[in-house]
Amino acid sequence: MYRQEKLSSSMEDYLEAIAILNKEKGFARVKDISRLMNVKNPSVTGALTTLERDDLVRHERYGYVELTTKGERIAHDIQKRHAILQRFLTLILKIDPDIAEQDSCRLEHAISPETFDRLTKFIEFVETCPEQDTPGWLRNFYHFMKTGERLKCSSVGVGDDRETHI
Amino acid sequence: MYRQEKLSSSMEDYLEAIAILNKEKGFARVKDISRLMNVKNPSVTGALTTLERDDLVRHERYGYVELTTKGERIAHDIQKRHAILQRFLTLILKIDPDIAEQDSCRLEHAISPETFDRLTKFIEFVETCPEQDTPGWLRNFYHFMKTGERLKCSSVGVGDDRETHI
DNA sequence: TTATTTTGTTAGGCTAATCTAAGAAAGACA
DNA sequence: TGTCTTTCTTAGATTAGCCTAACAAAATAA
Repeated sequence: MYRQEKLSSSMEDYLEAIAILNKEKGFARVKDISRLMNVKNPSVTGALTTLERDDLVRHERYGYVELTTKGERIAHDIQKRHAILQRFLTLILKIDPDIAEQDSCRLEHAISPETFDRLTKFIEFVETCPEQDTPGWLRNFYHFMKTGERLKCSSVGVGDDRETHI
Repeated sequence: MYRQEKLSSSMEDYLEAIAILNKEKGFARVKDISRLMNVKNPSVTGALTTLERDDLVRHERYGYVELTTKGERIAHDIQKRHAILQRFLTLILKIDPDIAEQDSCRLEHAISPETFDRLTKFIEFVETCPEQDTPGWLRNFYHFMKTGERLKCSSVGVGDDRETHI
């Protein structure tokens, strides 16, 4: 099995854009890609040549752009990384959504599978918390951010006398 | 006040390397920088030209490399970003230190001041928790990661009846 | 169905960051 | 002090990713 040389951030962005357009509009044209990515048409044409060489997209001159299976798989991975980061930043750290979006766009190219995995678990942990919406400790964190004041942490935990299953 | 064009990741890495060497060995030579960064000497010489042009380093031919005040300030910021990420990844997400180190090296160029700030607060929140070492909820998270099993979350939080100050 | 507009491609240039090869300066030492 | 070694610089090439200008193809509209 040949292993794909790690893609550049730039090529990852192209794949992501193509995936988004195909999903949202049903097709991806050079013009749409360039608009979405804030580059000029010739940059897109150039990138497509590279991506086609690497068997990540299919594209005939003047036609629509499609992802190959391989390209689709990679685009999907990137989108997952993006989504996890966005959720972590907005839901947990309460970063402004626009800033979080910008950060996610950059960070998505830089996190390892391990970090992705842990972040995923962390979010799952927070979201499946059997409380209303936000776990108490997280509410405490927000309170701490706002006021600098420390409230009591959870003292219910693994290895604790009062450990309780749900 | 003129505003520094955003530095490239690469230039940030050079500044960081120079700061580390000056701190750890007392001086930074081209050879040391190239070894630390896994590049060849001419790449360093080239980078120094750029950094000097931007008034970030001082360097006379064949001499040691020093950071200007401006360069020092930036290097310090980068190191803080790096350190925060490293702590978050290892202390909270329990990522393997080597992998966390690699991630930090890439992520440090990509996080916004806002995210840096929140991450800092988050770590402070965890570390100043008035429990032994690890807050209960975090122990629960580790348990959840290992076993997939949900233990009771903290139910002590802001807006909760049982809200308690320390 | 021809003319006009829009879209896409090609050609060619620029910048940043790397490299190798070759030579120059500095440092070590016999 | 002269020679050898190490370190640094210069010169020149390469690659990736972007751009503009000019042209070609496709789509639209008269």
